[in-house]
Amino acid sequence: MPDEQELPSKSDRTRQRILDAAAKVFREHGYAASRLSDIAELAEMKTGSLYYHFASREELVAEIMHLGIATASEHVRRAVDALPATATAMDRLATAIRTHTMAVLEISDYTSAEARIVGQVPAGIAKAHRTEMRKYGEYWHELFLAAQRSGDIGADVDLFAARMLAFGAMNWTADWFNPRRGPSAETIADHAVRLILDGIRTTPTKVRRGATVLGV
Amino acid sequence: MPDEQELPSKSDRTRQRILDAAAKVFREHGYAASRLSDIAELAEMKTGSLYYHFASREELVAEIMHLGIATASEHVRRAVDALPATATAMDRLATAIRTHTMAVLEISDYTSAEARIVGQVPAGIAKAHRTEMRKYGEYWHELFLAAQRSGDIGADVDLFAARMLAFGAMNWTADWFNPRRGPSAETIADHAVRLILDGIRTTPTKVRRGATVLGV
DNA sequence: ACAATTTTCTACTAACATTTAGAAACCATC
DNA sequence: GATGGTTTCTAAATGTTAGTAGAAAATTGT
Repeated sequence: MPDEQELPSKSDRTRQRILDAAAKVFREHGYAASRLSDIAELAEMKTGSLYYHFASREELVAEIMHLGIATASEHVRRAVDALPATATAMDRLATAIRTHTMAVLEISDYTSAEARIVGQVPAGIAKAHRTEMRKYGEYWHELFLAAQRSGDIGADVDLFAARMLAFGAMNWTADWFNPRRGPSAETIADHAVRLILDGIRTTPTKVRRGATVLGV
Repeated sequence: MPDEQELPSKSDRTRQRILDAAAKVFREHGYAASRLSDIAELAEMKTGSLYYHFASREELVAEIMHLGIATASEHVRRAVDALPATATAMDRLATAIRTHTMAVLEISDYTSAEARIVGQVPAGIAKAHRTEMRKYGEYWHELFLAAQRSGDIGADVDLFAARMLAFGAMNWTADWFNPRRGPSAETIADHAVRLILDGIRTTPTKVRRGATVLGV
């Protein structure tokens, strides 16, 4: 049994380089416009060489999608778990929104790529990916549900609709965010939290938005 | 010079059939997975016949995108204009959100298709489409700006970020809405209005527990 | 019946993904 | 530091898919 601690082999490092390149290419060009030759070029190798590390384009795409959700999930869970025990359900939700949005915007090319291409991949990949998405969705559902149980979210809110709309706002940023023009990632993440939790309306009776949450 | 009033020619009707078919196919399968043969089959003709009506695949796609925005724009403007003169800026914005969301969900296959594929089309089409998007975006900006000027939207809200997040929530529905499962189009549109304007939080007149949230 | 319009059919092409044979790089061992 | 086996990469060939062109056939309207 191989030692888990040993240094990454050359193959491991090359594989990683390919994955990094693929995430960047998919993030920038979307699914349809990304060719294996683009990925190979960015990874500084010839197209055919990719096949030593991945059996097919689909396998590579599937791995990118997996890493995209896994990375987002890890970051979000870690940020939420880092909150003090006194944090409310809404604090936890706010942190999740902020962290997921930041993951899409600039923490991870994998998450950006996943958000960008998830609606475009062929049926086979999409199906395999759905299980993992459901799991991540369930985690979010728990966050929403806790907030509804504590009375912070109205009982009349359809949590599925609200969650999917929220994902839309967050994930669509991968399509329009420009790091060199327009609002910063932080500004967008702040606005995502505010929009989803409190909307854009100013209501005098309303408590001010919580844009920044302790921890992370 | 042809009379504008005359009945649509056979060519016009076939062209329309192709466009309808293309919108349905793009809406359902996204950009990458849609082939001309799928469109031709749904339009009950052979693939090659499409070329009598459209010079290329790109031209067909561009026309779908154009119709998608044009349709949404018409519906939204008409609905907003139909409001009584007493309607507030927020009433107008709420109507726009509701109508645009309904357009994506079930009013128009063109708008659904456009929302689904806009981030995936090749650069050439995207560029030509951008002018039209900007125009529609400016209309929305006016709605947001009026609401901010009237004090209904806080002065600290970045209107660009808010608008793009709102579009994300609305347009992403094209990716997950299922007319046979989950919330109805009306429910989703209602939630979109609520989410964007007021958020999901119940108006918290009560004091929040703990000081975990910092105002900004 | 005739001319114009519309559709079909077949072949061609371009763009990529994929395969394969072998070269090059790598690495442990003598 | 040569050597031989293994891993990794390349170049070129092959396969596949879908878009496109154009002549021929079918249809339509007068």
